[in-house]
Amino acid sequence: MVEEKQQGLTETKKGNFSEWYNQVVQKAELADYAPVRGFMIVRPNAYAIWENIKTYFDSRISKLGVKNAYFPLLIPKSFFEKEAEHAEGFEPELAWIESDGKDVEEKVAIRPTSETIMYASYAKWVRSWRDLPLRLNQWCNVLRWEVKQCKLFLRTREFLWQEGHCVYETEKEAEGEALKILEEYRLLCEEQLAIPVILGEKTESERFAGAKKTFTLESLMPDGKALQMGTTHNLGQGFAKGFGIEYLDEKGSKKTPWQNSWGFSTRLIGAVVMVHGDDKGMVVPPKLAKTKAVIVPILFDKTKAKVLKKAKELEKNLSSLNAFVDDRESYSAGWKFNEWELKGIPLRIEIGPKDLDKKQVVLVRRDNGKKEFVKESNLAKKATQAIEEMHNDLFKNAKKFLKENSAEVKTWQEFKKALSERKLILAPFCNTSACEEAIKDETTATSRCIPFNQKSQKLKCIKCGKETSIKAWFGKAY
RNA sequence: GGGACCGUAGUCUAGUCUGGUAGGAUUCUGCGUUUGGGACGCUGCGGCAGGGGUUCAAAUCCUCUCGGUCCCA
Repeated sequence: MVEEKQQGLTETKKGNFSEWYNQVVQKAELADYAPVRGFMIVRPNAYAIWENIKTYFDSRISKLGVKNAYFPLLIPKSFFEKEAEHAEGFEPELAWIESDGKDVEEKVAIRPTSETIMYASYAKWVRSWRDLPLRLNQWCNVLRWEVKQCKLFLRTREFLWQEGHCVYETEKEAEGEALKILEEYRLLCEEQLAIPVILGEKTESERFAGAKKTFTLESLMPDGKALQMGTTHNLGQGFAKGFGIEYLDEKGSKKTPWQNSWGFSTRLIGAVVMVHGDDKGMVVPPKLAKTKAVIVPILFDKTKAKVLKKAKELEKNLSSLNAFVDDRESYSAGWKFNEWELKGIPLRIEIGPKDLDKKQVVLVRRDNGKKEFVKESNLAKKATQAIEEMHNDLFKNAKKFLKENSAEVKTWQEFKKALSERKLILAPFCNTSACEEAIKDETTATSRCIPFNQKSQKLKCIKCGKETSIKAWFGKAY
């Protein structure tokens, strides 16, 4: 075994997880720190993943009839005052643009989210019941002036996201869509990112500022912390009232519409790194990989030409996987193996003179390292199959981890024990902010969500012991 | 929010205590030999985070700023 070189990781996932994460992100060239604290540079390897997420999700919402648009970066101060709770929630994190004092224009902030700037326009556009529903989405950056320690992808002051904002005549439609999008998010997480999620509703204290209800997807990271993967909100009528969005219904009477909004961010990439990465580096879930396979020719002087020719031929045949030949001659094959493992390309195809004679190649999966000799004529089929299996295995393993690291408890003792074991905990909960606060103060765990469709049941709150009929998920959160 | 620590070339690091020519490895340039799990020889490029102070002299001491890490809440 060759001694670990500096280019590779020097920390393990089971060792110092935080340090391991930082190394994977930087050494796999996913992201880098920016000159200004709290900002990140999204490098091509990560941006390719983001683009795939974007392409996938864009086509999904397009099918649902949501259109893309773009609203301005800057928001006037007065807009934040139109919805009281929203204003209060975002006020501490707003970044104001400094002026030299000469202009008399209203003070402006960089968007932390776009409800206010979008709804000012919505108020102008919505006149009749015929204008509804109004359903827009935008892909953009937002800025929240975090004071907590930043972490690449997981908590940065600026991040990329999508935000959907829709207006409906009825609450049923608005909330129905919020739940439908939540289901779309689940599909994205599970079928594209291969990360299992727990769905539910946020408690009052975890709710989005200004929302009537917030729905969420939570996943569990290998260090036992929960990560919110996306949220959708039933905004009620608060924003509509604040911004004066009104319409005339079929009977000619003035009505206030109902709204929802929903978003997920580049944080998902951080989740992918944490859940699937290993001691060799990044593992890109195959469905999100732009380049799904790398072909490494084993080059010797005498056979070089023949092997390269075959490698190029394979590259052509595997264009659907965006395969490419790493034909750099200044690196040994082993060096290349390590490099592509660090970067996380799902499949590696080795082809050398011996394989050439046997009309075969070596197919290696990034996630489990299994090598398979594959007949050349069978390669395209086998590679596609391997991609499929790799996705399934990644998801299966992540699901297994989630299952093994979540626990249902009945008593406060059990709760604290499970928490010390870094588990995600389902517990009876009275759903009062007093109890939630008490739990947080004592354990630092917060409520993650209240699962949907709970059977009616007689339970006792984990903290105060009062009767309740619901259970909620708790955990330490990112 | 509290505490601890760190910043020397793209990367890792010696030098800091005790001030006195910044040294090594790797990456990278170029040439040659190599290549089935991080090859080798020669060659060349590249550095004390920034400002202020102390001093004949600062990577080293003091100070501020910037950036980063970890632990606890």
